[in-house]
Amino acid sequence: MFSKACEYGIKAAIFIAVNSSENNRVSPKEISEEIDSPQAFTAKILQALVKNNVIKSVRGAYGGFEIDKDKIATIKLAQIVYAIDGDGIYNGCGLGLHTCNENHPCPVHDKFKVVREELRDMLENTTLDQLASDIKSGVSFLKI
Amino acid sequence: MFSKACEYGIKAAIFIAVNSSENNRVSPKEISEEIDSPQAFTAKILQALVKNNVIKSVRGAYGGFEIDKDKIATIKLAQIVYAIDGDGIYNGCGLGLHTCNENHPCPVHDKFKVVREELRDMLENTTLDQLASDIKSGVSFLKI
DNA sequence: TTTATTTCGGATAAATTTATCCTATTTATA
DNA sequence: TATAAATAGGATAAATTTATCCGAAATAAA
Ligand code: FES
Ligand code: FES
Repeated sequence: MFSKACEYGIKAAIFIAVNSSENNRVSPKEISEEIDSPQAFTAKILQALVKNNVIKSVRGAYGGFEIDKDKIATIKLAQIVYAIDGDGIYNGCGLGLHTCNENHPCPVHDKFKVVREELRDMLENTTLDQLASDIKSGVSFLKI
Repeated sequence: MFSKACEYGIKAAIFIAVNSSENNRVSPKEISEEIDSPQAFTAKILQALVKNNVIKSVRGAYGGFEIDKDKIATIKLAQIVYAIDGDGIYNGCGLGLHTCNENHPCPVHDKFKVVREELRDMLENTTLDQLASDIKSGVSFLKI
C-alpha cells in the first residue's frame, strides 16, 4: 500500500510528535531505534519531511528533530504520505492507466474510486496528535 | 496500490475473458498489445495465473490463453490479486509491523483496517464477467 | 514424420526502491 | 576561537521489481 519510505516517515513523525509534546528533541538514531528502521535511510526521509514543513530540524550540537507543539494537532497523515509517496495513491488509476478519468475509465474505476476516496478521507482526517496519544497511553505500538 | 505485475494480470484476465466469451483464444502478443504492457513480462504473469487456475493455457500451434466460459462469472478479482501479489494487501500491517495484530496494533490499525476491508470486499465481490461486459459495451477501457 | 506455431521456464539485464557510507556544514558550549 | 555534536547531502551499494532474451517442450496440421 505505502512504500517502506512512507511507512518509516509516518512512524518517525509520530515518534517525534510524542517527544515534542514533552519538549524533547530526538535524533535519527533514537528514531530509527524506536521505529525499527535503517538509520541513514530514515535520516533521508526526515530530510524530505523537513523540506515539506512537516517536521523541523535543528542543526549542530544539541540539535535534532521536533515539531512545534501547537502544530502537532494540525498535521495530517495525508501531508506525510504526500511528501514521500506523492499523490499517486489519491489520483492515480488503480490499473495503471495514464490518468484516472471518469470519461475514459478503466474496468475497476467505479469500484476502486470508492476505496481510494475512503483512504484519502482517512488520511486527511487523521492528525499526528491522535496517533501520538495512543502511543503515549500504550494502546498502540511503533514496532514489532 | 497494486504492483505493475498485478495491474497487468488483472487487465490480461479481463481481456482473455472478453475473448473467451466469444470463443476466441488469445496470445501474449495480442494481450500485451491490447493492455499496453511488455510482452515477455506479461507472459510470465500469465504463467502465474495458469498455475493458480485463474486462466487456462493451450500449448502448441493454434494454442493460446482462455478461460472456460462458464467459469468467467465465478472468477473474482481477489483470486488474481492473490495469485500475483499475495495476501499482504489483506492481512499486512499498513505501517509494516511484522503482523497486523489487534492486540498489538500499530498507530493506524483501527482506521487502516476499515479501508483494507473495504478493498477486500471490493476484490471479493467483483467478478471477471462484470468487468468484461463493460469492456465489451465500450463503457470502460484497458489502455491509455 | 516433419514443420510451423505456441507456451514454458531459466538466465540475464534494466530500472527502481531501499539502504549504507562519508564528508561538509551548522551550531552550542567550553 | 576551538571543539564536539548534530543535520545536510552526495556518492555508492544492495535488494527488489520490472523487463528482455532464448532455447526447450508441446501440439496441430501438412
Ligand atoms: S480510470 Fe482506473 S481508477 Fe479511474
Ligand atoms: S497493526 Fe498495523 S494495520 Fe493492524
